[in-house]
Amino acid sequence: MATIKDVAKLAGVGTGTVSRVLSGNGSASAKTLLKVNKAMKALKFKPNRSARSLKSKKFDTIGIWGTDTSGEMERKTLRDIERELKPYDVHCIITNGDLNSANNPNGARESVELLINKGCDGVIIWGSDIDLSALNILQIESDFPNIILLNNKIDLINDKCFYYDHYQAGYIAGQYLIDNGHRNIACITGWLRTADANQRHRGFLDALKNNNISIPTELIFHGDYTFSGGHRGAKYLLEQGHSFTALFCGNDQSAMSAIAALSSAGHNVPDDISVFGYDDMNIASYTNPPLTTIHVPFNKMVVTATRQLLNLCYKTELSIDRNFPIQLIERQSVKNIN
Amino acid sequence: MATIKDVAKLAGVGTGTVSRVLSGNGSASAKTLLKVNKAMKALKFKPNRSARSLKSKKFDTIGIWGTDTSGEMERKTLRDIERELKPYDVHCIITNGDLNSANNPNGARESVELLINKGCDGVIIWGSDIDLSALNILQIESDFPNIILLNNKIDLINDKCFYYDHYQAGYIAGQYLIDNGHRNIACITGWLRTADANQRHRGFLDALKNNNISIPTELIFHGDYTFSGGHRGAKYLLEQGHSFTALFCGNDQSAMSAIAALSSAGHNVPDDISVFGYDDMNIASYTNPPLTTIHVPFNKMVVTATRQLLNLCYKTELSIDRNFPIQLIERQSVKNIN
DNA sequence: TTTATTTTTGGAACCGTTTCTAATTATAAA
DNA sequence: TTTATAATTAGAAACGGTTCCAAAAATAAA
Repeated sequence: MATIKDVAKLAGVGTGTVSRVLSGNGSASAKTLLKVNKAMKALKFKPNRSARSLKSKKFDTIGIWGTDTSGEMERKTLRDIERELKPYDVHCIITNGDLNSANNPNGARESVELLINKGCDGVIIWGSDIDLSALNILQIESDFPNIILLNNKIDLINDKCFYYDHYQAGYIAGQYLIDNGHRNIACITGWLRTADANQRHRGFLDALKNNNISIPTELIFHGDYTFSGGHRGAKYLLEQGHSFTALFCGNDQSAMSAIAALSSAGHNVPDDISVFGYDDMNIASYTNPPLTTIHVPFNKMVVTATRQLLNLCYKTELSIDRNFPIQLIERQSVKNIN
Repeated sequence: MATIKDVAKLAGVGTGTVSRVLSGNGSASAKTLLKVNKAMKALKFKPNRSARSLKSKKFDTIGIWGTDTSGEMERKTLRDIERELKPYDVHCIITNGDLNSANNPNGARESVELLINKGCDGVIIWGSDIDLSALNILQIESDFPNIILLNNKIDLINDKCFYYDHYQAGYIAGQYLIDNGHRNIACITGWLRTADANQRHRGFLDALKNNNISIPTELIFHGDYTFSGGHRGAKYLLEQGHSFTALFCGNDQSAMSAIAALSSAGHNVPDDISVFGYDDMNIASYTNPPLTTIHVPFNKMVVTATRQLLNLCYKTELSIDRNFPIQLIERQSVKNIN
């Protein structure tokens, strides 16, 4: 690997000159520019990033820490983040939350600190199911301010938090089912200890309450947003001996597997039971039947959050639009029984 | 941020001593050990990774480059890679293929080179739909040998390639449909220019041929392994005026969306038309009906490949088992019509 | 032409580690 | 106690860049 000294020697100039040509900071005569560029090409010179980072104290890399149950952490999202980073020649290092779960309450903190320690210029902390007290984000943030929270919220650093209104979304879903004539409604929740699952559940419940519709506790299944959770949940609900005509699921994955479970138990969706999802993931258009769900501006949120982080880390001034509207998507999994 | 000099000063020792304590290489008296550790703790010392990399020429990071259409690049896989890396304190930097597609044939190469240039100790090149000629892997490999190909194969560097037998898998799928009485069979392929899609397609075709079953070209839909591709494909096939009792899809995503399309066109799966998938992704258990598919040892392959890369990069001697057996998973989407 | 000003340049110093060498100290052997 | 050997240690040099500064070269003004 050629170094800057090799280039300088070949071009017959000093290392400082090569560096200046490389970065474009400072002046260089046309003649030297030519010489240096020629030498760089001849030697296939690529500046060593570690050396550069050591001096500049910039790593051109951000870290992403995501929890395991945030099912949305898919390729698409990572790609969206990367797309925002690309123009600034920034990469991302990822870590996953599941490596440090229940048996290691400090796992989250260690992971985030590792990312910081590794030299990341900024860190995205992703997921609502974080033990915030163990993470102690405020303390991390006071030492290392380039932090973004995705799908979570801490009042003192609200400008670094990006989330949308799960309560409203849950409410809309509940109201929609009612508007379509449903009175006996079941639901499958996520982990209610997490903020987002809890909020959308409360929104849903409040919609029922405001319409004077009650829901027996047997028809509330506490799930976990996984495929298998939804499947188990649907089977459980069927066994409770309360009939219901609609089922609200906290995310599309549980909705999809609930449909599979209902169908295999002989219940047609939506003729016998309507199913309502949440998230509007890719799969939602292709379930059988296609899912009626809540479209959540997840990607817009992610992109905006990434821009905010860029602003924080590299003093860019990208515009931040914090309006993340929720949208109801009507497909075929909910039947109007009025 | 405290540096090693600060620690040395506080502990009253030389920087070399601190470094030795830190790494465990070289000796240190019990007394110094204590002094140094105390100072490190007091100053919350964390060694600067860039400085360390600069000297050691190790980055403790590997790069992953994946193409956009390799639908398998999901969180789970990244997590599996990470889990293998964790014990060695290695992280991964990811880049996505779609940022450099058709309109930039050198995009793949640039991405991989960027990863190398960034200082990654090794790189995983993921996906079968790579323009290998544009990438010119052999040349990259000659300069930078720490490379692994996932789901692809180049004879000259076979030990760095990890893949499984798509041909055999396709054959098994075709044979299974025949064994279940199907004679009029349609299929939805992936991009046939990619090695894996092509192989599984050929295996499937050969199974038919060896059973003297012909398939009209109208019943071969050239898809792309996406949800929407499967959906389009199923609709297209229905319009061709050839009836068929079974449909082989090149992956689970197209199978799932094909089921949705068939169902919404009034065809019951599997009573009217059987559907066979490929990959055995999570969703395969929860489609409606659950998918009969080929279980592919994807995660084992990924883990093994990661270990091989570790061996390459860090002179570990992890065992490599290149046996990646394919498995037929019977669920409810294929009906025996004998 | 001379002088003042601006542009360009080489090279030293520095970033924070690791590693090597030579010196010092501790320990064992005589 | 003295000497030989081993263990421990401080600090310099190196890794490959960037940035600063003073000197040299080019240009403009007088």
